[in-house]
Amino acid sequence: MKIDPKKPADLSAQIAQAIRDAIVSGRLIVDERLPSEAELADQFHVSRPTVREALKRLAAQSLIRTQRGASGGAFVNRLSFEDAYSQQITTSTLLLSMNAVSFDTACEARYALERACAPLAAVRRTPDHLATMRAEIFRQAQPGLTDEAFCASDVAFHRALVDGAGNPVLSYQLAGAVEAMQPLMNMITFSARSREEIIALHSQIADALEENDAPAVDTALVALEAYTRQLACNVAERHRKPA
Amino acid sequence: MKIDPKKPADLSAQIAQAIRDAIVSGRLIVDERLPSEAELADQFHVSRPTVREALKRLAAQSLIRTQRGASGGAFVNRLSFEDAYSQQITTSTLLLSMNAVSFDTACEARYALERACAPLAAVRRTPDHLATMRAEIFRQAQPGLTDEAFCASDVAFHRALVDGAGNPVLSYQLAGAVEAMQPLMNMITFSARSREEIIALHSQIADALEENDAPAVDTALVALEAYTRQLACNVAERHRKPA
DNA sequence: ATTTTTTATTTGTCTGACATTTAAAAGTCT
DNA sequence: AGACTTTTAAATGTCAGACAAATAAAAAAT
Repeated sequence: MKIDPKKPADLSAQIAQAIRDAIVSGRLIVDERLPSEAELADQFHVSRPTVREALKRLAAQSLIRTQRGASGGAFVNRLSFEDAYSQQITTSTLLLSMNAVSFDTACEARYALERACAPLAAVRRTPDHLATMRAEIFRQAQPGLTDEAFCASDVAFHRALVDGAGNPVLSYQLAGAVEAMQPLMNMITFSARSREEIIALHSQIADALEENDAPAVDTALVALEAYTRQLACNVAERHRKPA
Repeated sequence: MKIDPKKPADLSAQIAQAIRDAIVSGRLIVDERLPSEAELADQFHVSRPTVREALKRLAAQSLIRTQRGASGGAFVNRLSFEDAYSQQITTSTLLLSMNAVSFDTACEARYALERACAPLAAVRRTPDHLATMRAEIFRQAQPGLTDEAFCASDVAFHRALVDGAGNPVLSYQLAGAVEAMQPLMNMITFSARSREEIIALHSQIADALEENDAPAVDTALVALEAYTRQLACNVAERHRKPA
């Protein structure tokens, strides 16, 4: 593991990259202990603060974890799906907000991905998934629910749908898309009428999944996408002439 | 922006989280300059190295960038799609390798996502996308191509397909799935016969896209998924009885 | 044998210093 | 005055050394 002494600045970035490469390439395996900070400082011919900055970079990506005390140190971290979820949600959220992706583009992507899960979910969904979806539908029908709470329940419903596909990779990929859209969804004001409509479509989806009817799930998802985009369009309309 | 002085350890993590929250919530906007390290150290009542560790964490997530010199400092970074791509590829790759996701699971996820792009790509693909795909197909047919080069070309082909959907959010989501699978794909030895088969299916896909024939794209993708899984299955077979 | 104490190791944090980069201010010359 | 050069100040990058706190293993005491 070497770093280029010619490149002047950002030694900590180079060291982080060297260690990252070692992890990605498998030269450092899960739960293996890295040398202590002092040893790393010697190896790379830098000071301990510089090594520490490099390690913090890796910790921010959940590539390593650290423990204090004797026989402590930095260990290669087994990246959990949870860690990956939360990282992706942060990244996706920022990407959507900072790059000013249009609601339509985000919505299209989200429902395209969800429709990809539908056929699998129709086959593999467990009673547990169905129960979660029914519970969220029930919650969405509660009067006096705030728009934020309604959106949160919507997210939970769709996560259950995605998880129903029984493919953790899909769940991981979709977590970002679904959750990152929540801030955009929160801008929509859900009238009692529109909530009814959404709940009806959610029920259609749950029913179709219960009966393992993939085409029906797809139909309902298409309708839900169209309705969501229409709601968003109305919001934009209202913003244009706010009188 | 406050940090909890009760929590004993990992001040840098707390500070990083505080700044991260400020960025995600929009209190710090793109290209805004953060206070200097010395000022941040004062504000949070910590030393400069601690602040620096926090900033390096954020830099590792591409949330900030730093500039040296007068009027330099740390600036909120506009997260580019490129940054997000590469981060997700790293995360996805590690997730697949560390969690020992089966080839089938990864393959299923990847093709489910690609099929989600197909209908959009059939409508929106540009001559440019088609040209890229044709070029990759041509490259794949070259004799003497290594398995790694064949895989790389395969990835490029599928990226063109995904990009053809004209939805940057989908491209971003799928970059991880497609690229992260490359190490797994590299384990497959592609015989001349199997390459022919794959190239034929790639051509089918390109033809169908050219004719805006979404169902045909779907059919070819289904066939390609089945064939890929069969190849992987043969590899597993050979590994079981290596004589 | 069990419990307690000590000790060594390692990360977490602080202080202070110097090097390097960079833009702006000051100075100089035409 | 205007263009060029030099100086200066501010900021990050790096280093050295120190102490605090946590923790597990070794040593000691019961």
